[in-house]
Amino acid sequence: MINLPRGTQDILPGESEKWQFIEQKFIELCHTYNYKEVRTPIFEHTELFQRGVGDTTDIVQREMYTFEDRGGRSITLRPEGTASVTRAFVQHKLHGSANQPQKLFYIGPMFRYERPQQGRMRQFVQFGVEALGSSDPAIDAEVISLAMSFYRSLGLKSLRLVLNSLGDQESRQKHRTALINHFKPYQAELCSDCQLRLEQNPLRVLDCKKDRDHIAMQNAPKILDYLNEESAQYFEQVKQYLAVMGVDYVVDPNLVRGLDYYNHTAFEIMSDAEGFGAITTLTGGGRYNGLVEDLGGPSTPGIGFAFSAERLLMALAAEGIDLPIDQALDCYLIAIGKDAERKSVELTHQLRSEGVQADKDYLSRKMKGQLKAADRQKAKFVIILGDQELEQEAAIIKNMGTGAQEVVKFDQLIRYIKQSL
RNA sequence: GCGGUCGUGGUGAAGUGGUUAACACAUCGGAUUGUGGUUCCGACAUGCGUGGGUUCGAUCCCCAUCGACCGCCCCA
Repeated sequence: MINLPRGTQDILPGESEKWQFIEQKFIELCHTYNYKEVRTPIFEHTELFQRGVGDTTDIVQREMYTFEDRGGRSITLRPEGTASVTRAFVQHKLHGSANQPQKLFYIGPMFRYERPQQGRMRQFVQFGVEALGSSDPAIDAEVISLAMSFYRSLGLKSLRLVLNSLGDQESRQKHRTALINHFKPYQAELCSDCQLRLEQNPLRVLDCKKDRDHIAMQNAPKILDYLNEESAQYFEQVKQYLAVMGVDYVVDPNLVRGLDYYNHTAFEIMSDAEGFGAITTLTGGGRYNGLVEDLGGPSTPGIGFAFSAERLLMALAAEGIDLPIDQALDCYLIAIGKDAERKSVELTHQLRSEGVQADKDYLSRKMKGQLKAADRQKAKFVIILGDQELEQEAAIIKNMGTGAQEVVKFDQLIRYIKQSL
């Protein structure tokens, strides 16, 4: 037997309806906010992620599915969506479109080579939003509120929106220098990861779990203290707009996003639900004003977020929320005998042509077995055909909820069913 | 990349170095010659993740491998 590859999953009937539901909900909400769907390839040139996501990130250093295709090109299965969307934005010159900012969303699988565990798959589905072309803090707030609205609309309660600002280039640079100066004397005492981080991406030292209690952490330079006037004001306005919309948040000066391209607004949405396991982050997002330019486009601001469908479904389960999924079948046709079988094929087809959901037996079961099958399918109505009924040009229609049944002529049957549903 | 627990039928599971691998649910058949969700009876693993090894003999012991779950790192 061949099983599926590690870290992947099959989504079978019973579960797939939930996926359809959340996808549909997300598409509807994006429509309400006037975001349009963009579909990009599942694989890209490796260089896109090296430049877009950043060479120092874990994603690029150890998690990418990279291979050489038959033409000798280095190809990578996309580990996230922002780089691809931005690439498409630049390639198709969407910065020249009359519609600005470009408000885009996507749904699709992402790939990261990691040890699978709860809430972490090698192939997982991300829903994401990107708004390119505006540096109005109101759009930061809009993007954040879209994510929160989505979760709220599904009934999630145990949510925590965590907010921070990483500042602009100048602020980040000053903070970076301060961090290096601050930690340098302690470098030997820090964990091996942090020793490396100090060289490559000192911001992430703040995020370290191992060195959390080190004395140097207590009075480490906070990015919020290094924001220049403009960055500080920007952050203030984002917070004000969130307040205007009634979106609650907490500021966490140690919130650092893992990818290199972030600046200014950074946020995460976490779940506080019991039994959610070690993973608490549902959504990560932020502003990336330099990315479009890094990828060869004109200087263009951008902000976005992404969340995984798997973690969303986990959060729903953790809060005991059942999605409203209709499993019932409209009608099931039962035939006894060859002639009735032929008639049931015809009637099933007619019902379907009229848009009535219909199914029938294909295992030559006896009446009892066919009724059981109808019952298992949660059929609302059963249409029974036998020799007696054929003689009368009629069928028995049985309401499976009440058990009541009556004989209906063939030429009235479809109308009868449609009225009863 | 590191650590821990585990792997028996469609499902949940019991079990032992030695002839027929419990039990329950589900499924199928029958009691009920044309009526479901109840009841009763019957059927249902040449097989115990995979590959080696030890042994007269292994599902049970050993090794390897694959996989699952959980945690770390990191992240969605």
